[in-house]
Amino acid sequence: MSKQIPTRAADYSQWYVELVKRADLAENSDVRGCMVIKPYGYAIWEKMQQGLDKMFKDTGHVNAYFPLFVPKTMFEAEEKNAEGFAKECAIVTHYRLKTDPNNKGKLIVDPEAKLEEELVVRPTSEAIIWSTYKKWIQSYRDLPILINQWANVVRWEMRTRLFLRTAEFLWQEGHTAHATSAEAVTETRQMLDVYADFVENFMAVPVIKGKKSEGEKFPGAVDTYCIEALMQDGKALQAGTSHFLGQNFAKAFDVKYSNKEGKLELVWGTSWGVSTRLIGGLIMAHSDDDGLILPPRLAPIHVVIVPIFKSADELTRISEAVEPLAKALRSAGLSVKFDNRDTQKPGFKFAEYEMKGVPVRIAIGPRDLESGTVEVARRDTKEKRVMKTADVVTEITKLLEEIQKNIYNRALAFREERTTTVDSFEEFKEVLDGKGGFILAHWDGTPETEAKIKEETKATIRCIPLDAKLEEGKCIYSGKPSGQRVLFARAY
RNA sequence: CGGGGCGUAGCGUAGUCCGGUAUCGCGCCUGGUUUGGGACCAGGAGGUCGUAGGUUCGAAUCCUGCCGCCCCGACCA
Repeated sequence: MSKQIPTRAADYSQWYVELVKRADLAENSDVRGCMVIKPYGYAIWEKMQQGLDKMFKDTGHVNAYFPLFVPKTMFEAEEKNAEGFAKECAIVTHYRLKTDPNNKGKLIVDPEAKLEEELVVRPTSEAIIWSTYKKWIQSYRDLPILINQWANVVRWEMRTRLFLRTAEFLWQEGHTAHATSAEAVTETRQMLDVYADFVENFMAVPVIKGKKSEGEKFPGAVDTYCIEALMQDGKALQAGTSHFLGQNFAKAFDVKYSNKEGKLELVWGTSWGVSTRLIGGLIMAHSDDDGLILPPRLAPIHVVIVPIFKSADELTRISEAVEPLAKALRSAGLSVKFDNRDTQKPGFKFAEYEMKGVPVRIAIGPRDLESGTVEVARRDTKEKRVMKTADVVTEITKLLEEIQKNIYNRALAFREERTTTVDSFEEFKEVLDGKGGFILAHWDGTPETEAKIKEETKATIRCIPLDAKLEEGKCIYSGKPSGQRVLFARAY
């Protein structure tokens, strides 16, 4: 069976890294903190992009692209935002190299080519975008602006981990500008719903929607909303954020419009983003010790067909039978791979596609040719059954829907089981160190208490859930009164 | 930037204390037998032991400088 992969239970993070590498998704680059996303990993990202992009378009957004470089003075215009990201910014200071006069074949930075103003490599694009919006907005007729950008950003992280945290990562960032606060708030909440919809229905990962505490919110935002997912080791992963920026960036960049009465007013903004981190979440939410389990809606390959043959002649006969089958499956909108390599044995291929999380596998050999059947195996439960070739398209279409549902339900059941309501700090610590997971507890609402709890337990307030019932209680740490429970967890 | 550890073949490693020209596994190549759950047998290729210098008849091993990486902390989509 599994070949010396650390198991989930034994060493979760090692298991995770091993899966990413063995499933051929990505690897560490020679460039510090950066990652090479390999074709199979990138194919998953492309599926995510397609799904999200359609949802963005359906909610009225369009795509555009803004520069990678942000002049330093522009970057520092919104003070809180700048301060928040200052510690992790890469800076371009020169624009030229020259040959080293003292060291043949080597290059040095040309001191004469120092930039008058340094350029910040964007850690996020609010600054460059709002400085552009200023030029685009004069009248209420120019609003709203509903733009999304697919891009890379750089955050100079001290410690990195494939997909979850890398120095450079791919993401999408939406930046919208509105005439009224209410409209911007609606947009913020709408995009949170879009993210939740995507993560739950495409990724099959259940999420909790909520609002960040003051301490955890995006620098420069008035409110940060987020979706939080639970991974199989009981740690939380922030899967997406949507920020209500108020007029903070409009003030910083002096973005005003004249309303219908001809009066100048500041514009209201939002921004929202999800990144390749979602791929990490996808892996940690569903995979088992045999590899990835991909939800059909994001799987680059839906069905892999493995021929079982002893001779070249037999392979030819099987191929003849596979051809119409693959064609029929493709006409049904499925992505099909026929792995007719004669350099690997079937058992090897079975293991390989399990590692890669391909939802459905068809095996077809001489026995099947005789009886007009194929063997169909599903990745999520490992069940195999033999079915008539004629039924394959209908059956597999149904099966894929079933797998999509099943892995969602499994993840949901896991989360419910790992969500604990506690009323004392003792119990809180006990659950954290025991079964882990989400903890619902009362909090007095102060940043001081939040910080103390983080310091003592490494657990943070993941969010203040949006759908939480209001309920009187006492803060587990300070004993002060609280109006509702908030969601705690240790997080990635 | 604070604390700890490690650099030996594409990958993972033994050897380092106690100096004598590098071990094993995976992978790779060739031939054969295999092929319905990660094949087996036989043969083979591949290493300036991170780097620069020092000690020595002789250095992966001892000494010094430098470089790089990993782990723990602070930060974090």
